[in-house]
Amino acid sequence: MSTRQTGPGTTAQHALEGLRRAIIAGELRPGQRVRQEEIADNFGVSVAPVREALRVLEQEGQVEYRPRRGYFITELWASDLAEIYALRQVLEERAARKALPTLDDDAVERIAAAARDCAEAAERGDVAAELAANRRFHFGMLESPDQVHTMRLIRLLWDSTESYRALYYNSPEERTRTVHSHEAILEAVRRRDADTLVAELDAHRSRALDVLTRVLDGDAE
Amino acid sequence: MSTRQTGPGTTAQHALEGLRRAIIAGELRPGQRVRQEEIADNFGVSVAPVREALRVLEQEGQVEYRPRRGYFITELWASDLAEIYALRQVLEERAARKALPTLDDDAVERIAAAARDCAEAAERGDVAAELAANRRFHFGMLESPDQVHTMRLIRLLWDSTESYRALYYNSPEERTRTVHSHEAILEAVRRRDADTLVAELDAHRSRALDVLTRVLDGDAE
DNA sequence: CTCTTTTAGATTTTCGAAAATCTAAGCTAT
DNA sequence: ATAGCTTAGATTTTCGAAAATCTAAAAGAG
Repeated sequence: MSTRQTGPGTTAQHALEGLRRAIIAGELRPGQRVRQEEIADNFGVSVAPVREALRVLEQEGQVEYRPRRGYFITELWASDLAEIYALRQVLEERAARKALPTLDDDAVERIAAAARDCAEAAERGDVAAELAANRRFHFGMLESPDQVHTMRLIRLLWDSTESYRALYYNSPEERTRTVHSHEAILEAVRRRDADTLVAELDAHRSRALDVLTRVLDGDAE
Repeated sequence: MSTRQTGPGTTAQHALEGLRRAIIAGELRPGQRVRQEEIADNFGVSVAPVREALRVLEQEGQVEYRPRRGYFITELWASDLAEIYALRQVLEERAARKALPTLDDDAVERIAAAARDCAEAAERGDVAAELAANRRFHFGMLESPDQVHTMRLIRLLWDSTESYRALYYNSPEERTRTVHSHEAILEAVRRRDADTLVAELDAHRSRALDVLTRVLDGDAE
């Protein structure tokens, strides 16, 4: 599908990015089997780098591996989502309180820019771009140099629900609600008001969990 | 080194186990480069499964990867250890409080057995066995079926400091201290006394962090 | 003498094919 | 019919070697 050429980055990294895209785009759906040779052919590479990329996704919880049987896109239940979001609440509160005082004007501006990108992408209906901008928005206010391990865990939690988040982003009603929520969060960041920030983040997350859970239950076979 | 044969489990899994052992045993030390072909030759396999195993360790934070440059055993600083242990405190308290009421007599007996194994291994000076038993001890009281994602994160945090924990376990003074600490923890589990349990776990962890930090600072170049 | 360029050796990375294993359909015996 | 066995095709897994890249020492220019 993509033009094969030795650029910066290894073939395995390209395969990883491609797999992520396919998962977000819904080309690879939860529960589905991942045929290695098919993936390799699509990218015009051999199976070795594809397998390495799958190992990474396995560790992130995005695919499940059964030896000699293959890789499958992870299927999450409502209970999994609840647990993951509860963990995010704990870890993100810690990260936000720690990072908030260290944010300079430049950092705040980057967060604001991400919020704008997110709203624009939502307007265009570009789910992939919206997901990327949304991540920049949230991580922009959590990241701090002395919290690398905390961020590693938070990133893991985000990754493991990425395929489901794409569902959430397709509802037009939620789209405008998200924009408003982001504005409230950004305002709290600007004021360096940690308690309000945490409260707004909690509300934002709860809402997402609610919608996701409903989508999931309606989807159950 | 090991006899090569197609048993249960894939070659990549064997390579992963072997790498873990080598890291715990100190054959691969923090900062050191990991030469893929050398590892492959030692296990009598080709590089492909070794690379897959390294990808797993990379995601666990045990090795660092620089494209086209190779894999290196992760080096941690005192600040990393402090952050990781702080995260463990938060996550393990949650897990312990949730799991404690669900432990049946059978589970408690397994935990007690792990404590005995741990003490015996310490007596013999078998660090690898002590590490394994210690893990069974701690995870035995945290594991519960509705906390799989929490456990995934906790396991990750444990993995990323495994190579340093081996250092801690070599001090004979700490060995007896650990045994006593385990007894206090086990007693709290038996009484289903959550507050005491959490307090004892915190103390246990603090002590480990203290010793590790001292070892690390003394070791600094 | 210092800095850049060249080059040889070491190492990683990827490939294409062979080997091992699994899946499921067809067959046989009860 | 049903349960167990057999076999063909599909898929994963591993290998050995070729290709690409990096490292560091040697050579050459200023």
